Formats: sequence, C-alpha cells, structure tokens
Amino acid sequence: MIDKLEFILALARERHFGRAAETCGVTQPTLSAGVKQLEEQMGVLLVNRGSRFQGFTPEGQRVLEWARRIVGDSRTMREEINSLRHGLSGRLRLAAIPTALAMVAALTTPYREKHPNVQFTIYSRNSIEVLELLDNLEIDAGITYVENEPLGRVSNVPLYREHYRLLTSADAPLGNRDSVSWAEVAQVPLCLLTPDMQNRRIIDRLLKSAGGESRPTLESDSMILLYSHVRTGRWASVMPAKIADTLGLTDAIRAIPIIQPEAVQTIGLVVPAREPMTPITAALVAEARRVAPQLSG
Amino acid sequence: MIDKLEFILALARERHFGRAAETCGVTQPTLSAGVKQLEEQMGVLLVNRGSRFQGFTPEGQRVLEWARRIVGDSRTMREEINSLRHGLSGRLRLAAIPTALAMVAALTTPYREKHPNVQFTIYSRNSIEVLELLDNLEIDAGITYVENEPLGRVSNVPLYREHYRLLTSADAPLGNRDSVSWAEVAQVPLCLLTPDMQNRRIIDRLLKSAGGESRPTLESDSMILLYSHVRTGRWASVMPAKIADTLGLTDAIRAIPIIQPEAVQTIGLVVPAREPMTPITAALVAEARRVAPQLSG
DNA sequence: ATGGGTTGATAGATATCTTCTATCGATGAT
DNA sequence: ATCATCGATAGAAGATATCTATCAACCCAT
Repeated sequence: MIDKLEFILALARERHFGRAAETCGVTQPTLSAGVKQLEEQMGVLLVNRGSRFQGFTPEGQRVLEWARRIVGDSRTMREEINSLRHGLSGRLRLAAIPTALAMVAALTTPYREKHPNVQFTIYSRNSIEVLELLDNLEIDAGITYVENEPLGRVSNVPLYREHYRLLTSADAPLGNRDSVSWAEVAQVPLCLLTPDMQNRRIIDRLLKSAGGESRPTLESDSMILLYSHVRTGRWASVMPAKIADTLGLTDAIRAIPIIQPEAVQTIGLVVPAREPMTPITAALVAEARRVAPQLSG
Repeated sequence: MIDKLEFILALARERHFGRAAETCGVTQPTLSAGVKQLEEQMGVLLVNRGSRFQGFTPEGQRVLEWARRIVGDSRTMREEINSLRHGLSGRLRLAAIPTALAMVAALTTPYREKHPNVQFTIYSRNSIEVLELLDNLEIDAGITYVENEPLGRVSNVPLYREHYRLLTSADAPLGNRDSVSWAEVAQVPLCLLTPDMQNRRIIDRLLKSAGGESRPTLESDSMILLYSHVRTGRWASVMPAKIADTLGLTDAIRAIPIIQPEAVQTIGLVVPAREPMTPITAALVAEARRVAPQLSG
C-alpha cells in the first residue's frame, strides 16, 4: 500500500505517468495500475486524465497530503530503526539557495565530525524549489530565507542574517566609499542572480524602494559565475557579506556596506514540520542550533 | 506493508500470535510470516520469542509506536476520503468509564441528529482500558477522568464535573441529613465499584483522607448492579450526582451531597493527540465542545 | 519423569497479485 | 493529414501471499 502512495508522490512531482514510473523504478503500466488500485480502494477518482495527466481531483489532493505524511513516516521509521543498530548512518539530502551555499560547510563540517557515517547530497536550488523538494520528500532539510515569502508546512531554525555589500573595483565610480546607499547602487550596472531567486527579488525591492530600478547588465543563477565576473574588476554586484567573505576578494575589489536602509534578511534551516524527525535530520537541527550563535552577525 | 504493521498492532494487544492472527482475519502462519518479513526489512528482530510471545525488543517497541501512527493515519485518510463522497458515515467507536455512561447520550443524541449515517459502538471500560483501546486504535475516542492519573498521548475536551452524593434510604442513619461529610460516609457500609475503576480509587482516597477506611460491603464493575441494590432501600452507595439523577431514584432513596471536602472530578472526552483527526472523531470533538457548557455544573 | 495441551515455526501446495512486454486509441502539434 | 506523445489495456510470466498440515519446543500437572 505504501508503495502505491509513493506512486502518488512521484506523480505529483513529475506530473507525468511515464516519468513518475521511471523515478519509482517501475514501468508505466505498473504505475497506472497502482494508481488505479488506490482509486478503487478509495472509491473515487484521484487523478484527472484525458489522454494525459491533468492534475489531481480534490480527493486526490487530500490523498496526496496523506501520502506525504505516511510515506515520510514510514521512511523515518526505517531510518530510526537503522540508527538504533548502526548509529547515525545513511544520506542527508539538503538543498540551499545559492547565496547560502558558502555557509553550508559551517553546518556539515561539525556534523560530520560527530557522525562520520553520514553521507551528504547537497543541491543548489532557488527558495521555491527548496520548499517543493521538502514537500516531496526529496530532501531532508533546506536552507533558505525564513521570514519573507511563506514557507508552508515546515519548521525552521534561524542560522544567520544576511547583510548586503556592493562588490566593485576600487577604481570604479563608488569604489572609494566606506558605505553606499541603495539609491546609489541603483545607478551602477550590476551582475545579479536571475529573478527566480528570492535574493534577486529582495534586491529588486530594495532598489525600487530607494527610487531606483533593477536593470542588471548580467544575470545568472550561479554565484560562481557572478563572482568570477566581479573578480575581473570590470563588473559590479550586490552580494551578502558572508558569501563575499567566503569567496575572498582581490586587493582591487572592495565589498562596501550598503546602508539606507541597512537591509537584513534571516537565513535558516527548514525541515518538515513533523515530529519526530528522522534521526539524521534531528541531528542536523541540533547542529544548526549549536552553530547559529557563532554565525550570526 | 501497512497490513504488516497492523499485525504488529494486533500482536501488541493480544500478546499471542494465534489470537492476533484471528483478529486480523488471517491464519497464524500468515501473521508469523508478516512479522518475520518486517523483521527482515528492518534488519532487526522485533519480537522476543521462545516458544511463545515474550514481548517486543526495543526496536520492536519503536516500530510499534510508528505502526500506531501510520496505521492510524491510513485509516483516517480512508475515512476522510469517504466523508468527502458520502458525507459523514461509518462507525464511531467509543469507550466510557461506568460512571460516565449515563451522560454519553448527551453527546450521541445531538451528534446523531447532525450525522444520521454514523453508527455507534460504545464500550464500558475502566479508565486504564479506555486509554489502551485508544492506543491500539480500537476506539476513536474515550470518556474518562482527565486530570488525575496520567493520560498519555491524547488530547482532551473537558465535559463536566463529577460531584459526589451519598445514596441511601431516607430512614437509614444519615438519611435525614442535607449534607454529610466524607468522615461520616466512611462509617456507612457501601456498595462501590471494584478497585480497578478510577472512581473507586478516588472515593477510597477521599475516605482515607477523612480518616476513614474503605470497606465496601459489596463491589461490582457495573453501575446497574450497584444502583439496583441501592434501590432496594437496604444498601447505600456513593455515586456521582449526574448518574444518580439520570437513573432516577424512588421517593424512599435520597442523594445527599457530600461536603468536607466538596470533591470534584473532571470528566472529559479523550481522543488521539494527532492532527488531523478522522472526520467522524472531529465531529465528536466539536459536539463535545458544544455540549460541555450545558453539562457543567 | 511423562504425557497432554499450547505455542509459534516450517513445509508444501495453491491461489492471487504484481509486473513486465507489446500494443492500442486518443489527443495535440506541425 | 501525419507524426509523436501519452496513458490504458491485454496477456503471459513471475513473484508473493496465504492456506492446511505438521512439527518441535515448552509448560504444567500428575
């Protein structure tokens, strides 16, 4: 039965019978039959079909909610029993927004020292995708903004606060300043993240409320790409202080605090709002609580 | 998979492979094989066996906890989907302590008017058994004391407060009084519930703290039996005011308030502490919240 | 000790269910 | 009109599950 519920989960994320079947490691007829069997047991159609997947019926959506929960619980149970025998082991799947990638190591490093048998898989995703992956049980935890856009069915542990810096060459127009305003930043051609990233939306909002407009010369979904452009000394960007520090800058590049307003965004760990958590996730939450005071600033 | 978890639940309540199998509607080898399969999947022994059932291993106890949850959720899901189609229908299973039996009708009657397709099964059990039945998913809700002995993993809705009366013939020693003390009651030969009932333990405690001792002439686990003895005019008992009122007394029998101390016990509805509840249970909780103010006194 | 009763495990046969491959019909795009 | 895509269906092969029958260990009483 639980495996049929996994079919529903796969179908929800793939929205396609064939692909859903593939991710479940079965053929498409098998998945079709599984869904159909669920429908017979429930006595209701769960999926609207018309020669292709057309979403879930209202009943299907409720079953989907339950499936998330039941499948999640059954995995947590297995993990818990496993931990009782072999200590903490398995794989911790994590997704972080690009601007937070640099600080993930502050979490994984002490974690690994305590639990050397846990392996990590870490995805770089935008904040919406992080929540989707969490919903679909494809990751155990996410790292994203915790106080802006709605989070949904998760609980969170604040980790640190993001302060913004103008990264620019020392000999560029604003290069000699000790601080700049958002209004001034709005005048500079910038390299920014793509608009699907919440960081970009935050910066757009700040620029707009300072009377400016966001007209980035260059967009990318990769911080590495933005950073490598800035390093040439010919481009400028707005980045969180923490990532600028981590990446390290040449002498010729300056990271100038942006004030007026002094904008701050909290980044935190998000985990499914369900008790109990898997032991692997619980240990990550504990670690997050431990390191948060050291990171904050 | 879920059906195997049901085997674990059945085994926990029956503590016997054969009987557990029977309640699951399978043969004993089938249940044995199911448990064994779970053990193989988990990689741990779940049940201590030595030619007979000897309880669960620590891992087995964890699996049992998860099984309660997962099986409960899967039933709730089915019920919820069913309610979406057919409105509220199915069976509401309830257990109440004997002293509360008389007031169950105050709950079931308005419930039935709103949801005529729901059928009821109502057990009379002691307070400990009520909680066990709840744990084992054998009932949807219980009615018992909510503030004395520990309740465990349940949430509760207070329903009314139990006040005690001495039921005795008008021409018996204390029969002409308007109120009596617990110390006085302790001198009277009483008909009381058996000591496995929390009501009896409460009364024993009250008698003892008034310097008396509990030496009931007659014990029974049935309120009907106690009541029928009192009605003869030759026996006395201590009962909650509510049940005395409901049963109705002859002219010759008086229900005398017992004061010093004026002892009060809260009775409430208890349901599994898990969200969401089955629609049938949720409706009962709503009903309980509605009628509680009218009952309290 | 010993025999009867009880308990859970095991063996083997049968039935059921599951999953696969192959193919079809419907739909939508070009 | 043609082609490609998608999900449903049919049929066969394989895997599982469940049953009956029986066994071995154990408990208890004599």
